[in-house]
Amino acid sequence: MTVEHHHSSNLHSSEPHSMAAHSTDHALNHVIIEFYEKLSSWEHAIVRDKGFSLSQVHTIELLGVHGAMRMKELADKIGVTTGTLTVQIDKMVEAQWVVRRPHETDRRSILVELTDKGQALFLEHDALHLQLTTDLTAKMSSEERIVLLNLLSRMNNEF
Amino acid sequence: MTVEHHHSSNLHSSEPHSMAAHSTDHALNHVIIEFYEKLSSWEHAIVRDKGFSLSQVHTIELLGVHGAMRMKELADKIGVTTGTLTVQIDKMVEAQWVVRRPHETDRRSILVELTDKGQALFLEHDALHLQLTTDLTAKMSSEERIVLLNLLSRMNNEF
DNA sequence: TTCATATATTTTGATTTTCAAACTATAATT
DNA sequence: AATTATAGTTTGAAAATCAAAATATATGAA
Repeated sequence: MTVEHHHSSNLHSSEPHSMAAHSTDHALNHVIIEFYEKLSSWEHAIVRDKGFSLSQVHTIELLGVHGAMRMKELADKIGVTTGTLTVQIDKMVEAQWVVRRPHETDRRSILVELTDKGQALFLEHDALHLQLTTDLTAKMSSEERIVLLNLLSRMNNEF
Repeated sequence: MTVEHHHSSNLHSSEPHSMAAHSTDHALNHVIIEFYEKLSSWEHAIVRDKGFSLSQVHTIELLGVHGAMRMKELADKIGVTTGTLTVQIDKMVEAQWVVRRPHETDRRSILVELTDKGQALFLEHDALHLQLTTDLTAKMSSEERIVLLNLLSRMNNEF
């Protein structure tokens, strides 16, 4: 797995300067890194308090947001091998947070999805995230929040 | 370590609705989660390619951005115990990416800082981040990038 | 001062997570 | 039909992690 292909590049380039860093990008870059670090640390603390692993919560989050997913797809998104994921999902099945069910058309594949219990766990975790989001944006105006939503969405689409 | 105190709350509340979720916050929340997931996955892939652990790169990033730090401080930011950090830093000292030096005023404390080699590693990693940032914001105008920088900075300050 | 308590770090031993590689089964291609 | 690719599991070993105990220094109270 090589790094270069993990996000869309701009080689089509209808815009002349798409390969160069813009002047604010260095600052933006460090703000993004800092934001990521802080979120990461926040998530870590929550996870430890609840007795899960980071990877497990990540899985719950992904399944909660995106719905049922194949093992391979999930492994890629989390950033672990399928072997690692197999044992992790085994434990999560045991805990009754997820179930495995066969893929409808591809008999090699297996779909993982949240149980009701897993869904409840997701909602509980999601509420914590929402509280954080609310706190972080408390001083912003509605307009600013909408702009932020728009800009972050567009970044997500470029990944 | 409890979760509730990891970000500043708005209990002082000069604004009447600071505890309630605003209407866009649910959408914003999920966009933030998605952004975090994607960054996380990107970082994971890079890390694995280079043969480091996620935690090690996180350490390099923190030291690179914030400068020398005490063990305890670093452990809190990364989200591991000091015991875990001790063995991690041992390895990083061995690899000559960081050094330990005594804290000037508190003789219990030890400062960890990047060596030249560690600094070079940070810069290399930072360049990858910058490329990502540049790609993600390639379709934005300069004004939009500035707005994004402003909004993200303000969120960082509220953590 | 002196004693008690709190904080910073390291060490230890056990547990958990993780990977790479081998293996099984199904799909896609030639 | 044969070959190659993909999805998932199993296995055995290596690495990361934690909690708790141990050491050293700092802080606060009597």
